[in-house]
Amino acid sequence: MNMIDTQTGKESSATRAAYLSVRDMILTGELPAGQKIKIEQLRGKLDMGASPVREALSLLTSDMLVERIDQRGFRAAAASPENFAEILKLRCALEDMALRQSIALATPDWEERLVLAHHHMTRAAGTAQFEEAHKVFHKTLLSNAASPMMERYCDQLYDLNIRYRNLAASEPNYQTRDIPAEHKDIFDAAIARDADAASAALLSHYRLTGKYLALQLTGL
Amino acid sequence: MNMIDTQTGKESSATRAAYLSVRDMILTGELPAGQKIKIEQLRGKLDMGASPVREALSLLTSDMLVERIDQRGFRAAAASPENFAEILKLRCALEDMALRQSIALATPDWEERLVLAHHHMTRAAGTAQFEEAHKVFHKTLLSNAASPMMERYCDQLYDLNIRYRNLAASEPNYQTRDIPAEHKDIFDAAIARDADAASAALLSHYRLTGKYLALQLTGL
DNA sequence: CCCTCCAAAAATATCGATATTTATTGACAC
DNA sequence: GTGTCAATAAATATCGATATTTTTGGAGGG
Repeated sequence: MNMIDTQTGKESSATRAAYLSVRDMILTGELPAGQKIKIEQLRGKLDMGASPVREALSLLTSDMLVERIDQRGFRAAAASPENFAEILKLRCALEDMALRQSIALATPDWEERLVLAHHHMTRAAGTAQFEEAHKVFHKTLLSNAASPMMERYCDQLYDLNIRYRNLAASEPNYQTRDIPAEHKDIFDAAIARDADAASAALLSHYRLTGKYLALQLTGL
Repeated sequence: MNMIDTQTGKESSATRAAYLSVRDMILTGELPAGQKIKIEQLRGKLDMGASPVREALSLLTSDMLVERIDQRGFRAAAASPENFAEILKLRCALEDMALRQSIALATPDWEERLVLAHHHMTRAAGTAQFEEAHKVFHKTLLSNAASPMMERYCDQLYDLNIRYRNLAASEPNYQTRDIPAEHKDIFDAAIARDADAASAALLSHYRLTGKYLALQLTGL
């Protein structure tokens, strides 16, 4: 007599649904940076009560995607070139640490997960699943650091970076770059357990993308 | 016809009150690490409805003081020696960066704020206000880094560290250490704009405390 | 004696209705 | 014009009541 979730494997909670929806709206720019988020409006769009919407927004605060001002509601986090630069800097510092730790603690299991993640990403090139596979690859690189908080920070920063990629709007005319080759370099060095090379390749990968994005963000 | 806040300058929102209360309960250990947090129970103790309590708990998720499990409520974040070690490591890495940036961007204004913060802390020695002044001193050190996200992370980590200090229970018999001298070293180096010396003094300060706390945490 | 399964109890999640607060607008002085 | 202020409108915050889920505590089999 309950809601048999219409063929979706599992429905879980309204709060979770709201969390994922709003998160997506902010990451894609459907909710523009800095814009006020009206509960009533979202409540309508998501077809649920105000409570789960509020709770989802409160949770999104953790991810620095939503700002909450007491008694004055929520707004999508502001975006600026400075903010983007800060994200890039923090990412580089934290992922450098995390990757080095991952490699230092390398195990066959991690190695195998990394091989698979890289393979899936390669296979997904050009398809809709690429974005997700790409994310998994980068997460897997850091997943052996035995440092949950650092991984959480890195996750957050990854998503914030994605947001800026979407905000940059214009098609990613990644000029002369060979992204798969960049990934391969990172991957090979990690598998070879060469921390210096892996870190250098990873940071270079981020900084190239960052430099490119920064150019398109000046008018933000 | 509204609640005239009983002589407290400003009451603000129930959610904020709940946030501060629960935060304090977790930092002090009144809500033990890992323990389930029952809404109904808190609702009673804080004398408010369930909504602000839920919202406060959702917000505390950002600070890594509360864990939320979908459909299964909230619990106080777990604590462990490993987690403490991770906090220490992250603090050192991030504060090192932040302090260096603060010094690199040094201005007379920052210098003055730092002088005052140090003075207040010194004056508050032994009093109830010391904790707060100490926190302000450390925050001020990093406050000139022009890096809001990094400052936010450092704040979080500071609080998490305080929590472990409280969890370690036994009186801080800081053996042979001269804490005021340690602070003076950090302060002097920062004012002298000697980033290497300041960072070294700061990290040494943290690591000494960390080493001491780690000893008391083994049974956690 | 140990599982499995099913009610009862407890807790969480969510809704809809209010109370409070903030934002807006336009009249009225200056 | 320009600024202030009150009345109105809009939005947020909060409550109390339900609906859903998860947990608990046995009651029967195996």
